[in-house]
Formats: sequence, C-alpha cells, structure tokens
Amino acid sequence: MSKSLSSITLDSFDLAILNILQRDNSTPQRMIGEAVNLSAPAVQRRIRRMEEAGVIQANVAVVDPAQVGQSITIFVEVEVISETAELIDAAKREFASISEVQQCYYVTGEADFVLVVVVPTMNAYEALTRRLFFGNNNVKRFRTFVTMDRVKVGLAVPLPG
Amino acid sequence: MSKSLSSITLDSFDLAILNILQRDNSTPQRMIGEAVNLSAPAVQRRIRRMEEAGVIQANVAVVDPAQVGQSITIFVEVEVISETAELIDAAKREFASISEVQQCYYVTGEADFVLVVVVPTMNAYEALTRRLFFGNNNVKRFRTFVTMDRVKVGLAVPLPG
DNA sequence: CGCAGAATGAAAGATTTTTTCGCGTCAATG
DNA sequence: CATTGACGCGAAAAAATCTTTCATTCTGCG
Repeated sequence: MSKSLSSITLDSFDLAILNILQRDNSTPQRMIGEAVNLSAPAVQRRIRRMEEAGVIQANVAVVDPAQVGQSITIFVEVEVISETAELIDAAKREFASISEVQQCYYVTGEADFVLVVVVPTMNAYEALTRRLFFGNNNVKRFRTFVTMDRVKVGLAVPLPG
Repeated sequence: MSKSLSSITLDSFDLAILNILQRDNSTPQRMIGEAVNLSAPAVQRRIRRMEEAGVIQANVAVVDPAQVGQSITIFVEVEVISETAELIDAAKREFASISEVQQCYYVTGEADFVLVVVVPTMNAYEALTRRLFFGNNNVKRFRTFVTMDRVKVGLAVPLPG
C-alpha cells in the first residue's frame, strides 16, 4: 500500500478510462482500449499510473446492504460542543473506526459532522447512538434521518468530457 | 444487464469473500481461496452467483474527486412542499439524473431528501441550486453543508462474521 | 541536426479466469 | 437399505487477460 501522492496531469484518454472504470472496473483492458482508441498495454500503463498517483483510490465490489441483513441506512447530523482541534480529531478517529459508520464528513453549517450509518435494525441504531453520542460528552445534539429509499447510491465523480 | 433478483442465502464463505471484495475486488481468486479455504473455482462460482443475485451490485474503481478537479463535496437537505407520490417520484428521477448528485436518499425526519453533491467550485454549486431548487416550485427549502474533511468515504457494508 | 525523454503498439511471456470433468456428500425416495 | 439426483467441491485443462519486453515514433530542445 504505497502512495506516491504526486499529483499528475490527466489527459482526455485518462478521463475516458476513469469514466469506464468508475462504472465497471472488470471491463477488460482490451475493451477499454477499443473504446478510447488505445492499445491494451497503453491502457494498462495509464491505469497503473493513476493508481500509483492515488487518482484511483481503490477497486471495490459494491454490496447490496439489504441482501446481507443490513437493511437500514441512516443519516445523522452531529453537533459538537467544543470545536478544538484535539476534540475534533478525536471525534473523527472515533467515527471512522466504527464499522457501522459507512461514511463520515466534517462539515460547515448547522452541524459539524454528517454520518451515513448502516445497521440491521433500529435496535442496533439505538444501541449505536447510546454508545456514540450519549456516551460522548462532547456531542451537543444529533439529528436522525432514516432512509426510506436509496434513490441513488455510488461514489462516481462527475468527470469533464 | 439481466437481474435475477432471487434472494439467495449466504454462508460464512460467501460473507468472507464479500468482505475481501468490498475492500479490493482486484484480489485474485486464488488468494481469496487461500484466505477462506476454498479452491479458486469455488470462489469464482460463489462470486458469480452473488453477482447474478444482485448481492454484488457493481464492481467499480473509486476515484479521488480532488485529483479530477471536483474538490468540493456538499450535503444538501431538501424539504419539499407537497409529498404526493407523483411529485416525490418526479423529484427522485430528477435528482438521480443529475451527474453532480453523487448520492440521493429519500428520508424521514426534518427533511425529505438528502443529497451528496460533488462539484468543482462553489460557483458550480450555486448554479446547480438555482437549477435544481429555485427552479423547482415544489422545493420548500434546502440546507447546505459544505464538507471540510472527507473523514471516511466508502460503500462498505458491515458484514456479520 | 541529432539526441533524450516519453509514450506508443506488436508480440511474447506470465498470470488469472473460466470451463470441464469426475468425485463425494446429503437428503429424499423407492 | 440401496438408489437416485441435486449440489458443491477440487484438479486439471483451456481460454482469456494481464504484464513485460522491445523496437518505433514523436516531440522538445540544445
């Protein structure tokens, strides 16, 4: 897991490749090559370069939560009491360490954190809130939004081109 | 793109495989086999079965937004005026069709929709709000949370085991 | 003009994925 | 109690993909 965080420049070939991989990274390089007008080795070199530069951060399978018994997705806005760097960092680490917390963002506005939580039951969520919020004396308050429909889910980034 | 939405049962082998693929789906089946104590073909059959059943919904590359010029991630809570089925469905379709809307959830609570928006600049966000919210007369109000730190990002589902 | 650096494609080599096939297990059945 | 069929397994072969190698092209620049 080595990271060369050297920011690289991407041309339209790279963007076209990314656009394909964002949707299906099991696409053979040969097909990608046909789509973008490059040979398979050229495609491969560009992919590896983007992986090393961190443009491609990961290659993952997307699992349907409902089919593995994790049918409840919840948004939580968290407001903290004190925003010292230490306490914020501690909160970031704690939230990030919880496997039920699928996503965590530190934000401006009427809240300080926004969490996406995935749990099997409301009981599990209730237990989590007790552990994570009531058990943390820097949490001023939190608001819960229970998802009824995951209208659009993904991590695809809109790409120029 | 055929989907057999037949819900299947997953054993501990399947869950172990999912856990690996959720983190890195470029892991060779041979290595997965070693990790879970199965042969490569057995792993392969299980993966294919889970893909056909929709347990695995997609295989994607995760792209770093900052490195493709989309450095701003924003949460938006949207509250609508009328919650008739037609209007809600129309809103779902509209939000889902916007490429800058990376994620969209229909939720209960003090808001009706939560959006995750990815844009290159605040100007682009401003333009999007005009088009999407001010230009939609069923939007009562919306609240914006600008992300300062993407503490944890992903789609990994917590798996039993 | 010529050279260095960077990227390409064709082809060969290495690895992985996929298929084939025979075996063992288990449950239902005669 | 034997038989049958469904099911999933592993070994091995076959097919496809990924990766490396290498000669070539193109560009910028001294």
